[in-house]
Amino acid sequence: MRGIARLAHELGISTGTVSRALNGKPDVSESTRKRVLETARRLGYAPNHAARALAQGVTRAIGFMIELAPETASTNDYFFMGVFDGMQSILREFGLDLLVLPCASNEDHYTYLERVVSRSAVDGMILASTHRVDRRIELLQSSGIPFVTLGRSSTGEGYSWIDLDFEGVANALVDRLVSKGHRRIAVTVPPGEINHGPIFRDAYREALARNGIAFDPALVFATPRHEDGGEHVIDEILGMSSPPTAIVLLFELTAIGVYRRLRELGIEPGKDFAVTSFRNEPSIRFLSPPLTCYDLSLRDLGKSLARALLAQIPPYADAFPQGIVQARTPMFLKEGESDACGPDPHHRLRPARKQGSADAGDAMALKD
Amino acid sequence: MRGIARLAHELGISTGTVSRALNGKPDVSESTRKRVLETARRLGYAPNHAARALAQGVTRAIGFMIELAPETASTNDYFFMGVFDGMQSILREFGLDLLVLPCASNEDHYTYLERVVSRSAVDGMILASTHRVDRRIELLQSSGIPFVTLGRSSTGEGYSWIDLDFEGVANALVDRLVSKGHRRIAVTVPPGEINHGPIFRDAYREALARNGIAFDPALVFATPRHEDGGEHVIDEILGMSSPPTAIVLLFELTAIGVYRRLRELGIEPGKDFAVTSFRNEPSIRFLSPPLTCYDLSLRDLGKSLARALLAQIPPYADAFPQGIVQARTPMFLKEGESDACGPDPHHRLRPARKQGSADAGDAMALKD
DNA sequence: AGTTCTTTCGTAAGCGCTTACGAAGCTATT
DNA sequence: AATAGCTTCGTAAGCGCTTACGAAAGAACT
Repeated sequence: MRGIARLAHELGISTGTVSRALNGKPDVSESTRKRVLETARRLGYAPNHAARALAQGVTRAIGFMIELAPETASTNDYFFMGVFDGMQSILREFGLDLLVLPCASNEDHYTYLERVVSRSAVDGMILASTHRVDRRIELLQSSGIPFVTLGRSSTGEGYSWIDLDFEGVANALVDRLVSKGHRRIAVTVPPGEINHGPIFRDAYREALARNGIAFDPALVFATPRHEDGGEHVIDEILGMSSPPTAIVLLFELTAIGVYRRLRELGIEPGKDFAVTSFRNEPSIRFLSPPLTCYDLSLRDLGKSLARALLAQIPPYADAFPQGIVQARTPMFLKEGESDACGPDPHHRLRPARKQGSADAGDAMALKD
Repeated sequence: MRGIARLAHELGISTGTVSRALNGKPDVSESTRKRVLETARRLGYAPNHAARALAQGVTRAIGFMIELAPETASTNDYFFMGVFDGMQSILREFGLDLLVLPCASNEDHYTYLERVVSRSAVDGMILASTHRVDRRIELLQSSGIPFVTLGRSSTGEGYSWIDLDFEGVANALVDRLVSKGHRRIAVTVPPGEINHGPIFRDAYREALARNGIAFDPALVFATPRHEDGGEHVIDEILGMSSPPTAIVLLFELTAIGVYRRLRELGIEPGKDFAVTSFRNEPSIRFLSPPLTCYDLSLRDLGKSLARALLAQIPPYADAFPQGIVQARTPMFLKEGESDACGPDPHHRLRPARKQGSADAGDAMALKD
């Protein structure tokens, strides 16, 4: 005899009563409840997870779906671990476990999620790496499983999401650069299906408009999420007929390539060319001059995600404000010296040996 | 009607047969198996996780217990994500889920593990951040749950572990420095209960012995896992009467502080003082001169861990070589220029303003 | 004293799946 | 033709827990 039956036998009462006592149900006398709890502790009883799940139709597990690069672990991983930590700190209070579901490709995401959902393996889902068009959202909505996304999709509505404050940061950085006199400000966004890029670019565009600056598509660079991306951006900029005097990077690691390439060309970041970036990340905290960028508490982000999710799951919802959450995490300025300079270009923006072929911006202008 | 019963009803057969057909049991005719599988697909059937777990006494989940710093997510996190990715790639092949169980403190680890074990929430455990004395190992051994540890404890025997190759790297780095003429080689190890430090220090000691160099306890520095730790080490070294000419760092981030402090004092790493480090990590790949260190595939490490664990779990063990695994992951040299110099000290190792008080080494020598 | 309400607990039917056992039907053996 | 063996499948008893329902017993009312 084991489990709850053992306790019941030991105490000479029924298993039903033991279960009610253990779960804090009302129709148990205080005296027997005390006895039950005491012997439960004495016998080292712990409820069987699967049996509870089966009986209650509840799994006590939350799924966290993230995108992990297939072969090379990307530096992005750091981001998830921070978020992760925050989520756990909330979930553990409620005895919930975290099932991490990493996926490589997009399609993989969908089929994997389908399986997880259909076998009712989780009580709720947290989706990261939200794509611009993300079918997972429809899937979850139609399946009725509570979920939150880290990042917004452009499709689907009425679900809870929490995102980084791309708008706020784009505004602040553009304003900052404009206040220093910059008018031609480049922006980099990563390629791919994740929705960060378009959101950031649009916010950048609006920030320019607010400052009365015309949007120039030639100043938007799609840059791979890698430090080498920064070098290519600089190369492209150097070939332009009317180059920018400042740049806003969405992916902070590109700053490394930007610095490196600028210096190879004798251009000093923060003196001859203003560099700013969206987010801070440990890998770049040793850059010199320090990069002006925004940072956030990954842990708080994780907590917010967990709370927004629990608010949708009946047994836990009481502890949280109701309704769907659509919020941006607060981000705070890490002021560096990488954008100390104004637009005054004494630096040779066009190097002796011309890089690349035709100016991409001019080419596009001709097309339009 | 739902689940397997629905399928059975649809096909006019019993639930037992459906179950056997689905699970590839032998006593089902090929024709009915085909029909079952077909309608299962058509109806989008997926087995209920909890019910299977209850009926089979198996959870299809593996626990991964890691140490997450409480408030500040440490850069160490990157390490886990890589390992993590590798583990998942194996576990998914077998339909196993990964339950990540992060803990802050040591005690926390133990009680948390106790709970997880007693409620039979996992089929196996992978323990990271193994401590020098780790009660979790006894707990798992006595509970009979299969497990592997990432890192060795000094207590307990007969369990599977996989560790980084501290011995190999310590040997190689010491040999390398000795071959360049260095005789006084310092080593840094992080403080705390994780067993890396002692293992690395002992390996370093043996490597010295093999090279006929006497071990000097004054050359062992307990350095916090943070880049500032590197600065303190240099400060201490500079106050020594007979300072080292080279250093082997266990925690690579300390290299940043080491470089910084050395340069503040006009000492150039790789020219005046040889710096090497145990492991490579993304945060330091931009150091200049590049750091001589060793690297490994985190993903392969994760895979090895998963395989070593599955080898112990009956339903999966067939696919793997039997027995307990006690292995070190292969590590390969990333040759930099941070240790290009020999011991020839034209550099002023003792700066004008003397740092700290008495030489710690001398103090210890007096004590003994 | 009879009725109603409350509190406390036992009973038992599930939750969806697995699996030992045995029955039925068939073929192969003597 | 009787026996043994094999294949295929249905039956039903769990796995450990929850929970609707009702029974028992005492308290509180008329």
